[in-house]
Amino acid sequence: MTTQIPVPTEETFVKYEKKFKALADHKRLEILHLIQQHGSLCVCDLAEHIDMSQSKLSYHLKQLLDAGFLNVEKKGTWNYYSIKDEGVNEVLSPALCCLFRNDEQCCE
Amino acid sequence: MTTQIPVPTEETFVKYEKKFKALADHKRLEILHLIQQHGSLCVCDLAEHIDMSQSKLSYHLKQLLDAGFLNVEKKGTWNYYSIKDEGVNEVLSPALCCLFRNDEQCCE
DNA sequence: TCCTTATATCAACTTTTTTTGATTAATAAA
DNA sequence: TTTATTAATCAAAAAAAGTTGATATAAGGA
Repeated sequence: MTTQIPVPTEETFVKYEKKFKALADHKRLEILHLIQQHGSLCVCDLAEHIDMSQSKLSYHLKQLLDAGFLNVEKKGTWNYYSIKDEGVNEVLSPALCCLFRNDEQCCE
Repeated sequence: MTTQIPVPTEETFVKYEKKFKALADHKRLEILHLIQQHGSLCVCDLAEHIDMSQSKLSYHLKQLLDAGFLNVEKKGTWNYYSIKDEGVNEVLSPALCCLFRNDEQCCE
């Protein structure tokens, strides 16, 4: 009944530490959720939805981006952020899907 | 296709912030995994598996306990910690199941 | 070109988290 | 009892993360 799972290395734990750190902030969770709700948002659009300075927003977006939860696409002067579904799916429970990801297996 | 999901409140995000904070440390992830592997461990047993002082271990166990990822049971002088499956399941993806939780839907 | 807008980044500062070593309390065993 | 063991907690120090305001860069429009 027990199956042989490869023993996780410290590297594995460090990888997930980084991802969980990025999620470990209620403002960042709100940012993720806002982006999920709108599909795609630039920093200035986000700033209108959440009371936060531009540099602060950039800082938090970077955390989420570096942890693999966001995509970014440049269009002229704007940077549009969207949810990176694979990144979210890799880590979060189905129960959290509706808050932070877009794919069909959510929210039927 | 889109369903009406209750708009999450700040409270929701704060709740998950706390949980993700507890997971946002590679040593704590290792502790969770060790406990999952052994079913149940007291602080002194854990100290033999992981190179960490007693007070440090107690500190990290408290983070995981307070976030709802562990159960604790006193037996004499010993405190035995085990995985609280519901807590883990609420948050983590099936893909992470094998590392940190025990129930059957994992690992086969 | 010059000005404006969007956004990233930087350095200084503040806040939060973690570590350390000591102390305490509770149990058990000699 | 006295002594040893287990483990939580505390205060001080150290380290890490977040905030602030300023600056820099790049694109677009006048």
